[in-house]
Amino acid sequence: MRLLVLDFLEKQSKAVSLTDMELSMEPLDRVTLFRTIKTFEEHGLVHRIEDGSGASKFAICAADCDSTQHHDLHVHFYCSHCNETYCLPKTHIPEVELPANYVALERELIVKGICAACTK
Amino acid sequence: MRLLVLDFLEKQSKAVSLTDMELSMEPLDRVTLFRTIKTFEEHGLVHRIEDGSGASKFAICAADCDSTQHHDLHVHFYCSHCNETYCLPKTHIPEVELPANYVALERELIVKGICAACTK
DNA sequence: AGTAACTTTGCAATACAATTGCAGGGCATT
DNA sequence: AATGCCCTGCAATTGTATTGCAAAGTTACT
Repeated sequence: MRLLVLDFLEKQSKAVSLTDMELSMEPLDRVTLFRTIKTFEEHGLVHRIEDGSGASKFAICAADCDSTQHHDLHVHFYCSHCNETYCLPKTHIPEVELPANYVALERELIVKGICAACTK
Repeated sequence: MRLLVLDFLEKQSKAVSLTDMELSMEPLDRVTLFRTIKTFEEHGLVHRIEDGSGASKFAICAADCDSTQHHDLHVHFYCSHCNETYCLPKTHIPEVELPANYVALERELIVKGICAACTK
């Protein structure tokens, strides 16, 4: 079952929500899906994206992520026209300088706008 | 009532969730709060921050935001130790280069780690 | 002051995502 | 066969976000 989920995720060009997966992969219980994703996330296989649409979305981790840390610091793009979220693996998140005594562990950059498909 | 909310927000050093406000400002109905914040947001007085904690948080807009666009592109810092979210108004979000035909309207950068208070 | 029009507020109820508890099924090891 | 472990699915709960509606307040006009 997990293989099916992984398979499905690999086919996606964009990040998908739990509900997306639930609808596309019937029959599959939402809770199982939830736990599957959670397991994947804990083991560094997928990353979670909060795009402001209300629901978390998920996508396969490209790089050398592990259970302790996510390393693929790419930008996510949320299209406010089609409501889809894309991973932009080639666009890296720049370092940021923080005030004294702040320790950065992760960073997430979400760009919102209109995606290539919707600008046509 | 809105003045009270605005007042409260101005006093905050960190971003607050609806629940935070509800608890701090009794008696005040959650729905009224929700709509108040929504109005503020639409008029560019506050900005919404999704820090991955599950609930949206809000903070006063520092700069020249208006109903059409938010202009204060500062970084937000989420401390995974104390679960608080801080605005870092001095840390600007750098421009990012997008693939062809992507149009950027907004960008949000969340850094996660340990805040100054928690590193002590 | 009186009233009509509009706005703001609060209660109730709903929608939806996230999460937990529990029991059954599969599979491996002994 | 019995034990133990993990995966799955159903039911139920929590929590946030949101809407509908009616009452209370506000404003503008007379």
